[in-house]
Amino acid sequence: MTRWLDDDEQRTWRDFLAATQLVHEALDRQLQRDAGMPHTYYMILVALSESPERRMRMSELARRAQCSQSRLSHAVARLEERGWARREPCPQDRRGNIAVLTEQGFDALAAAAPGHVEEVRRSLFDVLTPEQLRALSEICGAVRNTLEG
Amino acid sequence: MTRWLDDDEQRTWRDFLAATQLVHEALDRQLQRDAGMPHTYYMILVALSESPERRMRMSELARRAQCSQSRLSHAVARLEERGWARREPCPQDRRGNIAVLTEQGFDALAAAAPGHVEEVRRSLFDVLTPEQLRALSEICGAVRNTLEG
DNA sequence: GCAGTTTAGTTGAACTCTCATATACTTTGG
DNA sequence: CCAAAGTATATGAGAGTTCAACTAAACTGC
Repeated sequence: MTRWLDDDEQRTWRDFLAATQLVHEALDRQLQRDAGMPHTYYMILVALSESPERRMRMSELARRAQCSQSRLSHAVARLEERGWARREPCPQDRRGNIAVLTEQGFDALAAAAPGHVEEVRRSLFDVLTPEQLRALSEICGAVRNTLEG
Repeated sequence: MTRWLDDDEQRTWRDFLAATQLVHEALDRQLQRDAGMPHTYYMILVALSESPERRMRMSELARRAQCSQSRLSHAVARLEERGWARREPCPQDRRGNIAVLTEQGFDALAAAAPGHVEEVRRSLFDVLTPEQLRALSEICGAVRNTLEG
């Protein structure tokens, strides 16, 4: 009954696993080494920094930063300890919390960004041809549309 | 100085992050739910099962299963607790250890495999056209060749 | 209005991962 | 040979992640 993978599919799958893991590891190592933060924190800071007034409801932030609510809740607690974010109650909905990026948090992000972008280029963009990048974009969009619903 | 990402690159990058994370999460959730193991353990069991006599030196196993030696060491310790693997000293090199897949470990892998393959198809192969799969294979191969050296 | 349900968010425990360090064995160079 | 350097692996602490509760507030329908 099981539709096993044939040899080609096996190879594709293992290359996919290896490649994506290598990219994620490269990112994480670079950020941890040069900016002292894991990639999750970086995504959260980016999401906040792009929001008007650099503030966002926790659940919205979880969606934007692509992490579970629990993960976000723990992460923001750590960001608060570092003085990079703070939480305020939401006036409209008293269940809610609003995460706010502090000046220091913004500065930490600004300091981390150039090295991070360099690593993104090194580990992905510089490796691929323009055509491959177009294909990758399309592929990832398709995966995203299917799995995200 | 920093070569920032333009809008297209930004979109590609974010789609890449989202898509790869979605696939990895889907895998991990399925394996954890249906087989009670994280994806790392699955990779280790697979690597062992494909080796002659289902045994392998720790460092070789780390390469095949694409994980750090430390991670492997901890993981195999857990696998031993479950009775899925055991370690034997290496006769040729007394520093070395050989991880051996037990019958129970093989059975656990055999039980987990069908559901896992289904999930792999659902979350990647069924989403893409044959052409996209060829492109993805090429892309991942290129990334792997560049970052793996 | 008020029982029942959904939504927002937090929390603690269990587990995995990483990093730095430690241990034991092997190889190498003089 | 033997000290020095290198290799194979283990280990412990610290940090992040997940899962399953749990609290609290907001809807929903009768």
